[in-house]
Amino acid sequence: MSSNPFPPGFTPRSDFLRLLGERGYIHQCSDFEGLDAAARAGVLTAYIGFDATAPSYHVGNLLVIMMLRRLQQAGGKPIVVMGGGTTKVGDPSGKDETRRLLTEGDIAANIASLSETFAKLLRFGDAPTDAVMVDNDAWLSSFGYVEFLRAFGPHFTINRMLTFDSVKLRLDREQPLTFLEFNYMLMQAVDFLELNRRFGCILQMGGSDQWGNIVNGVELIRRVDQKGAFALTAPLIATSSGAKMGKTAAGAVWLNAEMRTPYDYWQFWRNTEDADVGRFLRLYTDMPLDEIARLEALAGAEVNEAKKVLATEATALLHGREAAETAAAAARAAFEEGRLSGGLPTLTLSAAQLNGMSNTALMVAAGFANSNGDARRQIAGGAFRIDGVKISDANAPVALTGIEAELRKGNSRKRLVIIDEPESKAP
RNA sequence: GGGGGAAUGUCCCGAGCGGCAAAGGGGGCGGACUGUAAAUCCGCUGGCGUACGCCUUCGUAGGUUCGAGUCCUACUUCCCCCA
Repeated sequence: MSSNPFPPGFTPRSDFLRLLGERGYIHQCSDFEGLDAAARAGVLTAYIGFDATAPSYHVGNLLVIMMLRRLQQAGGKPIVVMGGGTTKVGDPSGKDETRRLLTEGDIAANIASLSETFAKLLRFGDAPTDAVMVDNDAWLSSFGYVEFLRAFGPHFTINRMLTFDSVKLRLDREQPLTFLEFNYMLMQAVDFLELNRRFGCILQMGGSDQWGNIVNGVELIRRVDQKGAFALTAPLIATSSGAKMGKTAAGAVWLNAEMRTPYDYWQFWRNTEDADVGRFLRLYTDMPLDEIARLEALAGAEVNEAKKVLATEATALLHGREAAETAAAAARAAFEEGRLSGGLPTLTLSAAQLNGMSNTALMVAAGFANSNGDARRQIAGGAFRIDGVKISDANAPVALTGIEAELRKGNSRKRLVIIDEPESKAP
């Protein structure tokens, strides 16, 4: 169903390019013919570099992780490069402002946390097509300054570097670009060269904003080692309404279970716009294409079935089948059968905590509001319900009849609140 | 080196005669309508307080003033013109 991403007259013969093409991951490639041939010649080794600027990735980062997964599915070897070294510098691509510099301790902690996500989506090990993870700090930090300049500096002209979008954007927007950041693209190019030497890695993938950085690496490998390498980028994914994936003002859709529960992750996918269901099924699940075509053809309210499949499959990839089924069951109970279910994210309060608690405070405690003021405004707007009853008085104490109740904000955000009653156990 | 301009609500863009919690848009959240969708219309969109209230915000640091985003000085970054 997706439009042909390949140039006229080119039909991929490798499993790898065919898989990426038919599932919608391809935006730009430095040499389709060459890459296709290389992918057919043996185990294709490719890498993607990841920053370690936060303790979790969000849905916006998921796309390129999925590219590595597809590579593995097609018999290739994925390399995950954790940017322990490059994160010390900061990628200026797509950023208006210089990033705050992270400490080495922050970076190490982030890497530890981020690794867990990769372990869920890729198979690591020592076999030929097992994924490996490396930290570019291992080589980047060992260079002396003059040594680095003499080795790589001659291969980059300022004239050319100034033409790259990552630099141009900053300059056009009249924002400062420090010399530190200016060096980022050299470091990324050196990464590619290093991986080529160490692992025979001939392909770097990434988001479309990484094109310039990736091509620099290809060039460097050609100039220094006279070898061929390839660049392949994925399109920028937005919803049909034009919003960027995975980031809202309220907060990113995190991939770590501690930062966003499997239930809420499932809900994120369940609320996909109609027009995006097929595309997202191809990109973010392992469903066979013919099955996706069937789901995609559903019309009207029936697309809800497709959205549930999308939600469950996408959640299963990240959090496991069991967690996905639990989330699906909780949603079914809460939305379709109108009953409470332990599968909902749960807030447990003691009777003492509840005593005198205002509706405002309860909203904040449930994570429905960022501040008391926010909670009051939400309640004034009619956003808060307890067991389906709309709450109108923000300052009134919480009125609960039983020991558990359903909290709801808006149409679709639900929580379960359970009251522990230690007081009543000692009459 | 000289001259002229610019930085605004920690999501973005953007108005702002010395009284401003600061116009307007986008985005987000909520309400109505629906199918937990989209589109449309409406409301909200600094923190604390039940409240007439208090506190914190306009590149940074000082100053003038009863009072400064708005005036002055220095600094930082950017743009334009001259050299």
